[in-house]
Amino acid sequence: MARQAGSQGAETAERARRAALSLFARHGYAAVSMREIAAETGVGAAALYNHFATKQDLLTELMVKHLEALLAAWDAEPEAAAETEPRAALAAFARFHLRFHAARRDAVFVSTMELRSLDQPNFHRVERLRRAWEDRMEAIIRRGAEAGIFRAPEPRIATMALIGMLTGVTNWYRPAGRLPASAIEALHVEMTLSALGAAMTGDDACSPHP
Amino acid sequence: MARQAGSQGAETAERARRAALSLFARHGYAAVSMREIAAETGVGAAALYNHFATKQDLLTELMVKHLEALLAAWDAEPEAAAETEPRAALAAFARFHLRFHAARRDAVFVSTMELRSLDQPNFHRVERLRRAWEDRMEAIIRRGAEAGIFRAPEPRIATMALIGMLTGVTNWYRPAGRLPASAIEALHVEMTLSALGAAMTGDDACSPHP
DNA sequence: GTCTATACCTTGATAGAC
DNA sequence: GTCTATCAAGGTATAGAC
Repeated sequence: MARQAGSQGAETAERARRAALSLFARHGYAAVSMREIAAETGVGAAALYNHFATKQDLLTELMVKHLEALLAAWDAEPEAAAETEPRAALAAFARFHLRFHAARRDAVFVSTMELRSLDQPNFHRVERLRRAWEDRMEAIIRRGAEAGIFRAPEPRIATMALIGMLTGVTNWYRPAGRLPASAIEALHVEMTLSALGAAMTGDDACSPHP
Repeated sequence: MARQAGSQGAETAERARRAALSLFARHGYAAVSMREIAAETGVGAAALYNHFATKQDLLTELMVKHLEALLAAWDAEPEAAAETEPRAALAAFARFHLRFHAARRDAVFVSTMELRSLDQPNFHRVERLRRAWEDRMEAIIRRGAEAGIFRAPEPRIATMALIGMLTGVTNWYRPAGRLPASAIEALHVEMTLSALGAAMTGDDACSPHP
C-alpha cells in the first residue's frame, strides 16, 4: 500500500500516519482533507501521494495495521494459550484489551467509527480482522461455558456484549479523571467475569467452582 | 430551529429529517451533502433551507429530538419510579434501553457517532441530554448498591460500562440474525444484573437477597 | 521526494422568479 | 415553499520542475 521510500520518505510517511490518525479520530475521515493532513505532517499536499495512493488507502492502512498489531500482541501473551484456565484466560483477555486500547485511543476510535467510510473490498479486509479478534474472546468463553465455569448459553452474544462494554471505555475514559486507569481496569475485569457468573472477588461466595 | 411551515412544508421537513437520519447513519454527517438529502426528500437543495437554517442545525435537531424522546418515554414508564425495587428497576431499564434503541437504530448511530461533528454550543446541548440518560441509570445502580443488592463500588463506572454494553448491541444486531430479538434482550438483561452480582435466573443460587 | 501550479469537481448557502 | 441559477470556497488528485 505504501510506496517505496528512502529514509527521509519513510519518516514522512510515519508522520503522516500519525497526523491522519489524530485528525480522523477528532473530526472523522470525511471531514479531514489531505491538505490538513499534509500541513500537520509538515509537507505539501502533493507529497502525501508519494506514500499513499489515495486517501482511502491511507485510512485502510491505519485500520489494518492497528488490528494486526492487536492480534499479534495478544497471540504473544502467555495467557492466550488454549490450556489456560478459562477464568484466568478471560481476565487476562479483558485486561489486555483494556490496556492495549487505552494506549491507542485514536486508532480504536478510527477503527470502530470509520468502518462505514471504507469501500467494499477494504471493508471486508478490515472486517475479517475484527472478526478474528472477536473469535479469540469467543473461544475462551466457549471453553468456560462447556466446562460449566461460565454461565453463557450463547457464547457469541456474550462475546459481543462484553467486547462492547470493554471497547466503550475508550469513549469516555480520560487520564485526568477521578479514578486511576488501574481502578477502572480492575472494575471492568470484575464485571466481565461477573456477567458470566464467575466473579472472583469479595462478597460473592457463589462462583460455580469455589 | 425549524422554520414555520404550512401543512405541505411540515411534511417536507419530516421527510427531510428521515432522509438525513438514514444517510447520516450510513455514510456519516460530513460525507453526506445537502443535495443528497434533498434528492432523497424529493425537493431541490435550496428548499431544505426553508426548514433548517444550516446543515449543522439539521444534525443537532435530529440528535436532540432523539434524546428528548428517549428521556420522556422512560420517565413515563412505571418502573422508572424511585420506589421500584432496584433489581426490577435495573432489569426494566435495560429492557427499555434495548427496545427503544433497536427500534431507532439510525438515530442511535447518529447520536453516538456524530458528537464530534457538532460545534461547541450544540455539543453541550446534546451532551447534557446524554448525561441525563446516564444519570437515570446511575441512580438505580446507586440505590441498589446502597441497599447491598448490587455489587457496585463505583456506580458511575458500572453505569458507563453497562450502557456501553447495551448500546453496543445496535452496532451488530441484525433482525435477520440467528436469534430473535427477544432472546438477545433476555441474555443482555441477565448479563446486566449478573455484572452487578444480582443475577435472577437459573443455576446461580447466590444472589444476595434470594 | 517534495515543490508549485492547477485541472476538475462538489460543497454549503444565497438571490430572485414564480 | 419550491424552483433555477449561481457564488465563493475548498475537495482529491495529477503534471512537471527541481
